[in-house]
This record gives sequence, structure tokens and C-alpha cells, in this order.
Amino acid sequence: MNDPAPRLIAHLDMDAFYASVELLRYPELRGLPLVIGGGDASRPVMRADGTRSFARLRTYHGRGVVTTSTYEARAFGVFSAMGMMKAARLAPDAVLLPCDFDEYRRCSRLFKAAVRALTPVIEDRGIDEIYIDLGDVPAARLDGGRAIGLALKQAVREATGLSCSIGIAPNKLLAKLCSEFDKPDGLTQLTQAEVAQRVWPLPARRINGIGPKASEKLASLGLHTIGDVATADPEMLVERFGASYGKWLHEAAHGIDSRPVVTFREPKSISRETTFERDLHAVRDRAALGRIFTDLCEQLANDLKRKGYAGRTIGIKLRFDDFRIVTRDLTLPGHTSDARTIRRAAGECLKRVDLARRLRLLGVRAGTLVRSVEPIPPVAESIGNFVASEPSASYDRQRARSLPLFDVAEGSTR
DNA sequence: TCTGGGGTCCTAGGACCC
DNA sequence: TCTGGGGTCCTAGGACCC
Repeated sequence: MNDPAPRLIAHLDMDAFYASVELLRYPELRGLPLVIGGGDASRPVMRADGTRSFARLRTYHGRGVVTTSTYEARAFGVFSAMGMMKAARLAPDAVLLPCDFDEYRRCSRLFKAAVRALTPVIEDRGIDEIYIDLGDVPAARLDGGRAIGLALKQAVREATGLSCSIGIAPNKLLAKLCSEFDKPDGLTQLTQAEVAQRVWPLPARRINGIGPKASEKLASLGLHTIGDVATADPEMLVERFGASYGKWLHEAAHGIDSRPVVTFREPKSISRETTFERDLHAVRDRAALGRIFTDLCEQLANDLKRKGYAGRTIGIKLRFDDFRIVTRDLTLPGHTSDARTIRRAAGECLKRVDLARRLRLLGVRAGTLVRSVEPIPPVAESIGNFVASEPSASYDRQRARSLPLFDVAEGSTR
């Protein structure tokens, strides 16, 4: 009746990743308030004397948000997800750089490859963080993973010149939580036995999965810290938050989490969306909207083909000028990665939306994906390129309700 | 001049089938 | 004819994460 050995999971999080990558390229910016974001911000210009000229935040005009800010910029109150125009009022002299995702992805591949060489069982959690299963690393058992953690940090630094913070714990929830304990450049180990002492005093919001809504609701119940949630009546949590989330809240607050480290996941959906420079009206800006719509569908089709997928559920997403979001989707008889087919299906979805208000954002999504190694050959001219042709009652209903099919502000799709 | 883009998961109701 | 229960698919919205 021996308990199985506790798991050993590491969470590795790159420190202020985008900003740190930029500082590698532009070391003269170290120590200055630096804000990264707003897609269309201008890149630095080389002067005649060989020094670089950087844009200042005050020159920004647009609808972007701050993606990352350095600690020097945070001192002005500029944080991630803040509107750039607001940030410009708070810190007009901060240096502004546009996001360079190609470069961040390059650095991301480098650090992940360096980690994988030491500890192959890793779960990708986006561009700047990963989980690592240390269960099969024999040496990790001796010191709870400390030596391997130090080796990982060294390997990441050698591969990229960047620092990271690592948390090591018996599960993903606690590893993620404690990777933040000693940022930047930290290495933190946390055991189950230390949860009450080191985790319970923290705000509930620090748990990955408790967002702004849930933490506000918890606060309204007088539950502010993780300890408050842990000692709350589990039945009350279920009553207030539902069976699934209520149970999870109780377990999470006790540091219980049995999710495995997942090394590969098939994508569930692929999408493209864009926020317009100014709000557009379905009638008055019909031509511009039609072009953008078609572009999005073509980009989505290219993404699908490039990644080797085809989707069967095509959906749209609209954000109105009042920030209300509406989605519509349509399941097709077969899978497709064809731009015109996507455009037609998305056009059908668009017909089901009241377009009286002006639009701020338009998006197109493909779901119910299958791998399609081969490019999909054309099949039936009337509906487009489908892999399969199973009859679909819902599609027929849709079609019957809203003929003609190809109508809504259709731009040229070539 | 507030508020990006790309995802996942959950809930819930209705249709439809057995 | 009435009642009902389970299961799956489709659709819409919302919370949350990086």
C-alpha cells in the first residue's frame, strides 16, 4: 500500500520575454521605459552617425494595446493589455517598439530546443512558457529537481542570452504558481506540505483559471485569498459556481491537480481576426468590409493548408462599436480549406447577424478540424471543395432558408 | 481618442434519433 | 396516442489564458 512517488513538474516562464528579446537587439535601451505593442508602430531608424533613433510612445496613434512593458515603464503605470493611447498619456517619453513575432518565435524555438535536449517531455503553453515532466529524470529525485532546474536555466541562457524563471512542484498548478515566486531569474521548489504556508496567503486571482469574473465573485463572498477558498465550504462553492467549477476551485485551492503534461495536442480551431482602424458600417463601408472579409478568409485558408488541416465548421466573430461580441457558425457537409468555400459559408453566417451597429472587429474561424495532408481537390461545383459529402440536415436547412448562397458583400476571391 | 489576436474549455438549449 | 430517457450534433455565448 505504498503511495506512488509524487510527480515532479517544472514550469518554465521566460522573463518579460518580448521586451528581453528586444533588449538583446537594442542594448542601448536597457534602463529606459520601453513599451512593446500596437502592431503598426515604427521600427527604429539608423542615423548617419550609426546610432539608432527610436519612436516615442507619444507619437503613437491607433487602437493597439500594450503587449509588454519593462519595469521602468510599469513605474509610470503602463501594463500589458492597456490601450496604447492611454499608455501614451501616462508615459509619453517611453520608447515604443512594434511587436516582432517572427523574432520572438525564433527565440522561442531556441529556448524550447535547449530545454528539450535536457528534458524531452515538455508541454508547450504558448510562446514563452512550457511545462516539463521531470518524472523520468532520475537525478531530479535526489534534490527535488534543483540541479536540473539550474541546468535548464543555464541551457536557456546559453541558447538565447535570456533569463527565465522556473517553478518545480508536484503538479502543473503549483509549478505555474511558484514559478512566479522569485521572478526574474528565479528557481523555486514547492512541496504539497508547504501549500498552506506559502500558497494560502496569496490572492485567489493568482491561481491559473481564476480570472477577473471568478475572483470578483469570490471577493463578494468574502473569499480573497487562496486560503479563504481552501477553507470555504465545498458545497457552498458548488452551489455558487456550479458542480464542475466549484469542485475545481476547492481542489485548486488545496494545491490538488492531476492534469498530465501533454506533449502534443491536435488543434481544435484555427482563426483570423482583425480590428479595423476605424469602425465600419455594413452598408456605408460595404466595399472595404467585403475586401477585409475576403482577405481574412484567404488568410485562414492559407493557414489551414500550410498547417495541413481542413475544417468543417466555419464561423464568424463580430465586435460592434459598443464592444458587444456576436458569433455565428455553420457546419458544412464536408471539410474544406478552400478560400471561396470558407468565404461563402462565412457569408451565410454574416446574414444571420443584425448589422445596424458599426463594426470594430471581424474574424473568421474554422473548427471541427481534420488533418488533410493532401490539398483538397474540387468536388461539387455548387457547394465547393469538400473532402466528404455526408448529407447534413442543418446545412440543408440553412441553405433552404437563405438562398441565394453567395451574396453578402462578396469581394473577388481568387 | 481606453480596450489586439489566437486559442481552449464549459454551459445550455433545441433538433433529432433510438 | 402519450410519455420518457439517453445520446449526439449543432449553435451561441462566456470565462479564461498567453
